[in-house]
Amino acid sequence: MNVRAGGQDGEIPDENLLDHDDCALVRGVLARAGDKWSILVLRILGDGPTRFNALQRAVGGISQRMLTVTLRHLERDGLVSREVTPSKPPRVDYALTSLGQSLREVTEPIGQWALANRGEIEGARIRYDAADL
Amino acid sequence: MNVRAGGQDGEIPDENLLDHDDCALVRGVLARAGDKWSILVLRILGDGPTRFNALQRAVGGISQRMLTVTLRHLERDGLVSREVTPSKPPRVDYALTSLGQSLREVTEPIGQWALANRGEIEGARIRYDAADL
DNA sequence: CGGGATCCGTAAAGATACTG
DNA sequence: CAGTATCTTTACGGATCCCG
Repeated sequence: MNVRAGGQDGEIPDENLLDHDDCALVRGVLARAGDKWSILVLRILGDGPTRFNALQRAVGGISQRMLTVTLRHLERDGLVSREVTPSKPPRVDYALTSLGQSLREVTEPIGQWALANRGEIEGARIRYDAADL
Repeated sequence: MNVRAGGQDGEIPDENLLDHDDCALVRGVLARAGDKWSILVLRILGDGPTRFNALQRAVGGISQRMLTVTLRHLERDGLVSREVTPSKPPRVDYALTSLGQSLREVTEPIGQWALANRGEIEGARIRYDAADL
């Protein structure tokens, strides 16, 4: 979020930070990536093009409608491509676009972070919840 | 059974990829970061400890309630600390914890990505929206 | 000053049933 | 097979009033 290159450590000088509008953009991306099914779908599509029903089976627990909605969102943002093969029965393959792949790469560190810090997060929650019963 | 179709991209070792269960965790983190105000608050707190009203002014457009709710969530997850100075009038400073700072560092690449690809995303949306009127 | 509590409107989630 | 349509439910977010 902060645009300076270089240093990794604690203090972050101001200026050079994203303005309010840019935050909305970032938030939009995070919100899309953070909705209930998107990352699951993105992950599975990372294995290669997949058909609708295969996707639904792979995700597990997603309703048809939510899969459709999720795919539409991802498609709209140019993260996923949709290829129709008119046959009988019809066949539709979804795949990651290069944009989608690049997003996956960038979100991956967050996965690492979440795994590395899950204990801390859960601990913090337990402490917090215990504090004000 | 994991991701990674080779592409034009950097390498992501298989062992670092998330399995199905971990996706829920990652999604939780992304959803928290992606809610309407969190990244704004995180950014401002990155500049240093800030009081409630200063935060509200800095964010701009957030209601008192949503700021409170957002701060409680961040605090619960251990991303933000809350320090009360009992005086008159009372003073409460919020600050990033080290966990919060580390999250900011990890989410920063997404900010970069969003900015770098905003044109592509917007273009994709326009194309998508134009396609099925 | 820094909230908590409550109410309300909207928008998104989700299941189910139906269709080309 | 791959959706769309319809409906119900839930969560988000804003406004307002109140309190220590």
